[in-house]
Amino acid sequence: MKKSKTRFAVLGILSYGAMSGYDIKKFYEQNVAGFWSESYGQIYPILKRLAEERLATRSVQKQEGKPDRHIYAITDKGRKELQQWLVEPTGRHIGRHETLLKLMFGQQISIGDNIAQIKRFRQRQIDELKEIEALKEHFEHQEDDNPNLPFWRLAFGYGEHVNRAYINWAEEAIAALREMQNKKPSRN
Amino acid sequence: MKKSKTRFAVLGILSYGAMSGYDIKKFYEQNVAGFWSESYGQIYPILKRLAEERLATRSVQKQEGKPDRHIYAITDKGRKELQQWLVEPTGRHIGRHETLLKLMFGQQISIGDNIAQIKRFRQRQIDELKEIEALKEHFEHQEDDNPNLPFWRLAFGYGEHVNRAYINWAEEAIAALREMQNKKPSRN
DNA sequence: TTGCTATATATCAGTTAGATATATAGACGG
DNA sequence: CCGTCTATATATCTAACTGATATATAGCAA
Repeated sequence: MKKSKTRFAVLGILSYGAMSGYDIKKFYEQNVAGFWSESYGQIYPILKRLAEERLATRSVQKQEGKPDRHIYAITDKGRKELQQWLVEPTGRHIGRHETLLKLMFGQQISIGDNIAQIKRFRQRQIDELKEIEALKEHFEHQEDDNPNLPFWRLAFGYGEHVNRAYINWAEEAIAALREMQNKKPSRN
Repeated sequence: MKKSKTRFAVLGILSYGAMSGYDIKKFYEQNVAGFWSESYGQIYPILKRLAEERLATRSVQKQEGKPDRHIYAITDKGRKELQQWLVEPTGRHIGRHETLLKLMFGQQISIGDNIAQIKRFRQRQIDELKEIEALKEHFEHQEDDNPNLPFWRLAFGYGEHVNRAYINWAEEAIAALREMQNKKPSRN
């Protein structure tokens, strides 16, 4: 049987405070882009199940003009289950990196097309690094008393290290492809 | 409608030469661990469909003692579809990095437990970096006339850059957590 | 007034992961 | 000599997950 990670991703965010499924999605999109994502298709059914299993409680906030907000709060039982998962050793999971996969088959297309792919990748990572720096600034000032901040700082550091590595590799790869272009001017 | 990437991951490997579903799985496990993975549950049904759509041809190799090998070879039509996909711009896909996710909720457990998680992560990446170096050696000597080697070199370079960044970040994070331990000796 | 963005919940179809079933052979240890 | 583990090889199933769409209202801009 496969174990749902969304379950703990949701429980974890609820450990920061009570919120809705919409808030949880937004949190992953705006603050954790880079190493985690969640979809509504997972979040809503799991929130329902967490309430059934008494790992979270649900309350409804009525709103005018907008749909009601279903606010979920973590329970002691929920927090215990989260903590158990947090100390569990993590098996390595292989992500799927499409740009790299395409590069593996780069022989099938022109060197110029390969360079174009890596340039797009490089630009995405440059943008992401900028976003991380902006987010870091924001959190250091707006959330400087949040007990979770030291851990968020570690996550920002991760984003910086990894994105810099991505960018450096991309430069190197583009340079190597340009060399190939000079040596074999058959296909540009 | 969602588009299957396994389709192209399989077609791409077939561009290296005719092979079986078992071979394809082995290739991803042994040579591309780190940025791509495929499961039998995807590979076998897709090979069947590729043959139906004339993107690959199938032939059966009888073996004694072992099950028959179903060998698939890419067709011109298949190669064209692969090439079309290879030049397509790649949208960014967010992987799921469990160690990082856990760290986001590190406040819920002891600093010692957080350090233990990152140490496990660091060791995995040290091991992976070693494997990449060994693989690189192997390919430079055994496959030095393979036209795909220049692209594989770029992929090895990626593995080196990224794993070094992982390891450097892990050292930094462990140091930061140790600092936290010294400042707040309440929970070790 | 058409289109886009934001708020908010919900669900569906297609894709993917991970495990298991089936069958044979060789290696290794007790 | 027997059980277990690994390797070869295809095939399938469930549970998990993604990405898109449906529904409904409001505000803002072109």
